[in-house]
Amino acid sequence: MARDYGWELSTAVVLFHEAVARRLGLNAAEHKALGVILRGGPMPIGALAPELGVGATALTGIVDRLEKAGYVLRQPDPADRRRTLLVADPTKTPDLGGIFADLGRAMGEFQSRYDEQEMAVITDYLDNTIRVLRAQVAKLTQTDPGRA
Amino acid sequence: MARDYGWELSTAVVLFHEAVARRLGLNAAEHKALGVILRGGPMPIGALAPELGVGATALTGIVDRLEKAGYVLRQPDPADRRRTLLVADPTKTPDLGGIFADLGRAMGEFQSRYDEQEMAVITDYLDNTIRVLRAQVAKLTQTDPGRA
DNA sequence: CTGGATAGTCCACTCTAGTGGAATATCTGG
DNA sequence: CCAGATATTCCACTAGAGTGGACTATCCAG
Repeated sequence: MARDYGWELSTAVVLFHEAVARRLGLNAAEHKALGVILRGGPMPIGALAPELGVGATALTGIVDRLEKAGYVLRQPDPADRRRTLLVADPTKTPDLGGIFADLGRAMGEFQSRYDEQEMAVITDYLDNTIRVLRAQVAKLTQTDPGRA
Repeated sequence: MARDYGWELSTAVVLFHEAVARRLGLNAAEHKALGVILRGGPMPIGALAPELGVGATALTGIVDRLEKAGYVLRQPDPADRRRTLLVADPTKTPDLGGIFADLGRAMGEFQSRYDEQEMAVITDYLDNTIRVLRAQVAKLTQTDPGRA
């Protein structure tokens, strides 16, 4: 068998995620939560529950730790005073902005060598790969025998 | 900002890993261990410690669970009777072979549409991406402030 | 053959992160 | 205004997974 790019990429991605989390001092749940907040913008705490697959009561602790570490801030929602909005803390964001800027720079370095047509092939490939992976996740989750 | 393929792919990969592990009834450490064994072939138990980043004493439990679930077998090492070799259990492997066969089939479905030159571009891209990710992991791990 | 190193295991302990239930504050439909 | 629903938090508890230390069996250098 030649090089298994799928396996290698997959492993590299997972290790990268773990390395980032470790670097930030976050566990898997916290890291995932932070990612959701960074991508999704300010959102009520409860919105994290389905994303993380944990109960609502666990969120208090997760958010506590994220806040204590300085990555997010709790802000009362003016529109609904029961809610607490989570916003990424801009004063701490550079820390992890730096990580991804570094990654982006390194990626851009070789990406710039592809012409437009080549990039089209690559994005097509990535698009399809993402689609397939998501479909597999859906399938695996669907037929999940549960956590016995 | 257009679609962020890097983020989407990365997320999809991580979710896929998690879904597989959940499907197999394994936690992160066990899943990783199984991956190492499947890729690396029979190996003494102790060889897993550096891979997983856990102490030697934790391995007994991890291997116990993997063995109980039927994914690996303990076999005495004839060359060194202190050692116990871990081998993937071929009778159970189909379970997860099925998962990856399914993935491989789905990937092959669209991959077959690329011609040789296009595949060369794609593998070049993947190769570079893997290289960059590994470099970033090394960098992050190096400057790791430790788990305070 | 012997003394020290190595592989694996067992044990008691600890730490983390989750759960369910209850409390509080707030919103919303009638 | 009131009754029920919703968002978050607090609390006591539990389950899991790792640690360090000690033990056994085995290997190997001298």
